[in-house]
Amino acid sequence: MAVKRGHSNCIDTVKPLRDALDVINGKWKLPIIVSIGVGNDRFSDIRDSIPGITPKVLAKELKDLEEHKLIKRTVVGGYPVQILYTSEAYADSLTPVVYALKEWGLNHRSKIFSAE
Amino acid sequence: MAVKRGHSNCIDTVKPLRDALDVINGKWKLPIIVSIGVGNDRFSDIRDSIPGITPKVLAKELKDLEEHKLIKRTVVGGYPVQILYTSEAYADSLTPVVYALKEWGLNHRSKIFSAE
DNA sequence: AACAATGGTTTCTTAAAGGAAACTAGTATA
DNA sequence: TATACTAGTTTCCTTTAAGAAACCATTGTT
Repeated sequence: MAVKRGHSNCIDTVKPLRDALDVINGKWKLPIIVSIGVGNDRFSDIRDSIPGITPKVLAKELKDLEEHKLIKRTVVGGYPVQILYTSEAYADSLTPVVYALKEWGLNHRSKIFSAE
Repeated sequence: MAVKRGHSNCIDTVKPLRDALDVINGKWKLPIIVSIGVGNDRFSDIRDSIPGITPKVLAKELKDLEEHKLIKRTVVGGYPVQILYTSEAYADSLTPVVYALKEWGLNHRSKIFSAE
């Protein structure tokens, strides 16, 4: 009888990975965090800084991010009423994630272009 | 007239971010890469190492990852026929991404538990 | 009165992701 | 002949993501 090999345990990495993905998964969340991080604080500026995003999607993602305490929504009176979105300090903790993904994306794109 | 503020440009970060997300986005891809990376090379071992994944989803994700040259599928004859999944060297380039997400996930979980 | 600007919402539609359960082909062993 | 094993596939269904287009309230300006 063949030796029964159990599967290697990777649960200690997979679990936190899943915890992170549950929060920042999706096409738009990190781009929005970056946009706000570089200083876009109004709805229309964020919208215009991210190619392809629609107001519906942006509104929904902003709510999600606010719930996760990554951004803050502030109402400023006046004309027209302004809403300011700003990064919470907690969002800074995502910097290593953003940086790693950005570097990988740059490398991936150059790899694809040289191969095809 | 109020000064018209243009939105800050974050396209240089958002674009590569999107390139990366297009490849590794989703609930399962990074967990699968990690599982294969630690040595699980058979379908059932990978399946058993990732809680909650179904064979249908695993089969589909493995195909995606193979297309992106992140893993390799090798058929080994014999009884029963074995298929071996192994990491391509390219998958190693995801290590910083995985590490950053894992650390963030660990921190996020402890933050949630201490706050609620 | 009409229009513009901001920060969204509403409706409708399609596509993709995810999941449960059952099933399959080929082969070896009892 | 019946059963087990590996590596999936098949069917059916629900949920979530995404997108296009139009619309809305408030208020100041012309």
